[in-house]
Amino acid sequence: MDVAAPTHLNARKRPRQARSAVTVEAIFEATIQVLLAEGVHRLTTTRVAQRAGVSVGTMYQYFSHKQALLYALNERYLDRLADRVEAVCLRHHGKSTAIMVEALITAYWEAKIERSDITRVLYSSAVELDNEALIEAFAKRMDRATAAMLATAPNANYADLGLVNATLLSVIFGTVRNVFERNMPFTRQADIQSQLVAMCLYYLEGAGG
Amino acid sequence: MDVAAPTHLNARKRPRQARSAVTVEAIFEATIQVLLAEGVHRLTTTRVAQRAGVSVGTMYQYFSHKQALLYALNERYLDRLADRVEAVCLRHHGKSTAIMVEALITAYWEAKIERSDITRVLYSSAVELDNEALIEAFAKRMDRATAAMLATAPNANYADLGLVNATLLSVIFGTVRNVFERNMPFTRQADIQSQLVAMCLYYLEGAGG
DNA sequence: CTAATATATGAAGGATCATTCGAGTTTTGG
DNA sequence: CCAAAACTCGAATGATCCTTCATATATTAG
Repeated sequence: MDVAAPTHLNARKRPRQARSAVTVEAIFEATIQVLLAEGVHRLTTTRVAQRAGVSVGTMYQYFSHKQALLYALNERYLDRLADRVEAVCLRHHGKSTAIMVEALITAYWEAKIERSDITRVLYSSAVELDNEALIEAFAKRMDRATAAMLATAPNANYADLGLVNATLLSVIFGTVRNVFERNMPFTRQADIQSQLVAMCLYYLEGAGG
Repeated sequence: MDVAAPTHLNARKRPRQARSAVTVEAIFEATIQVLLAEGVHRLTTTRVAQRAGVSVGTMYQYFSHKQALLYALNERYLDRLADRVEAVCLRHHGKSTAIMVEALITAYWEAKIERSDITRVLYSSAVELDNEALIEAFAKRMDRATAAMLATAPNANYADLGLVNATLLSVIFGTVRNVFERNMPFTRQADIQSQLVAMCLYYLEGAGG
């Protein structure tokens, strides 16, 4: 995410030796663990440090405060997610729009479902955060990746590709999140997923694909 | 929302005299105001009471703790929202599916946009909450209302109306939320809204409407 | 008018937490 | 091997906040 974080969320220092890189990674992992085990409202710097096997002071060497930690964690997560989706998009350049859309939905859906507990918990950790910049950067990356992909489809001829693309992304991302928020049985989730694919296909067809 | 709240979120007592009803309303309003002005992490029982013009003690007469207040606030909000959407659905029984879907999307979208600041802030206040029951109850009400409406459409003939209905709701609710979360310019929001309508129409057509 | 009931008050208790800092330990570069 | 730099430690500080309860006022029913 090549975006300037709000300065107050900057990391304090970067780890230079191997051991400190390990420390930072341990802190990230511990944060997720605490979030999973206790929830946002029990996410304490002390608890995180303890679970990571380091002292609070150490944590503050790398994160100027709690929010900076959560910010960095979300950044890391969104970066990885974006990497995955971008890779899938690249792999489908030149295919038909139908194949593209199916691949996109499947990739995103799976990335979220795979560790749905973490997904959920990160959503919640982000609430208290000034993370507009993160969301924006993520959205931009996705936008670029999928627009570039769609532009290579031989069967695509949209009046406003930008709009079609933005709509697809909002609908897909939004639907996935909604399905998440409720606790639907697996089979129902799968059904809705394939309905979503069908819906997007009808849309692309109708919109000039 | 005719659902049993988790007991620990029950209100302490119900207001019986007129003045206390006023008090409770003032507390709700104050909560929203504080949320808007200071954010979730500065939402304090004392601050709420002060803004409502009552003492903290009074607040605790009606809400056994802070979470119970937030729970009740969300419940109130979702109830009103559900009322509105239900009314719209009833008003469109017997129409064509195209008209139904357009009406549904418009109604929901507008209810959310109308006071988008409040919408956003309530989303955030709900994070710390055991509000699965609320979400579930809301979802069920919506499900019933829209399914009943669709069933009356003369041009509808779906193999699995339940699934079509659930898909529509997830897509619509999800998309609206996604559009919210990013801060898109108004015109772009409107564009996506109409694209969403188009998309749902294509879907209904394709799925047997 | 009076007793019973409902409502309101807000200082004080008790608990939790984020963050700092001075001192100790380990690693690195030369 | 040594000094500087990187890293780690964790008790102590100071602030914030939720919740209670003993007391006081207002309303209602009879």
